[in-house]
Amino acid sequence: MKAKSLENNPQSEPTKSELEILQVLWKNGPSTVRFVNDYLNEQKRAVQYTSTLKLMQIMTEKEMLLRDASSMKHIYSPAIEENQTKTVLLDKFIDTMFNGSSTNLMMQLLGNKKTSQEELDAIRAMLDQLDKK
Amino acid sequence: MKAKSLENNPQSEPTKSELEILQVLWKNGPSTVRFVNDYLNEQKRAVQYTSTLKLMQIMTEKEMLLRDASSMKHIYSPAIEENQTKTVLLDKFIDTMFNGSSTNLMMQLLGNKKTSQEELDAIRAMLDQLDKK
DNA sequence: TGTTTCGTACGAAAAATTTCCTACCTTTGA
DNA sequence: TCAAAGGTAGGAAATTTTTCGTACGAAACA
Repeated sequence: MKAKSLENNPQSEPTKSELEILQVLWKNGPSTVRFVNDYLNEQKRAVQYTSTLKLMQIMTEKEMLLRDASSMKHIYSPAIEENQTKTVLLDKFIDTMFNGSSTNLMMQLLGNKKTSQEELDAIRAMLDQLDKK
Repeated sequence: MKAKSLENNPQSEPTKSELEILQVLWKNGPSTVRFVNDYLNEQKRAVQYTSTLKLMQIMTEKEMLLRDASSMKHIYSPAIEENQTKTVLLDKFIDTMFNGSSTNLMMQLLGNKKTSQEELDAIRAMLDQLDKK
């Protein structure tokens, strides 16, 4: 079986580090490497500028990011949609960890966590809304 | 900064492959390498016997598995508890993907998935039970 | 008993991911 | 104008994770 080509595999999953970068971009919108790197160092962990740069370049190759290189400071933006990406990753997570059942996951969550009344109400409201359909 | 020692780091997280093996053991109870390997090949993907063996040996070193070597066919069992492990991984997942809010995750799940009426009812029942407390 | 089968141990290779070094270009400002 | 600061490119190194080759011992059995 052929390995996935680096160049054109729109659906390859982001790695841990790649996901960190995507989060920053999703949260803050199109940004420079400098911004992303500073953000990571403040919010997450120490990482060299060139490491972040390199990774973002790789992600661009993979078409996971888009780059506007018209000015010297390139502006990067996510090429994949936040919600869709999260859905895919969540599905995979549920598959491996909860036997494919999102209900199992919810049960686990509700059982283990100290969920506030407001949150419970919000969930109930969501359920009601689904019922109506 | 010193790298985590391989020998005594009870809380290091299982990698993808390690998780696969843990799943098999959680599901089927203490097993031989042969059993785990066959199971993976049937249910998951092609993998060499010695690869599975090696990984399980490494996991034993990390104290992620226990090994009964009294007979020739060693019997491996999980050294970490299924629920706790899943909780830890789930928490981390929620942290990175849903801003630490399990409610966000549930909303996403309820919104995106075609959840059956039975499942919705089960969740509601769970909510009711939590309310009582 | 000898040979085939099945097991573990161990090291190393391979692959995937992450980090960093160096070169070199552009902009800024003294 | 030229030095300093800040940017990108690219290769290579380092690390982590995964896979496999080889050696060798125990068990099964013809």
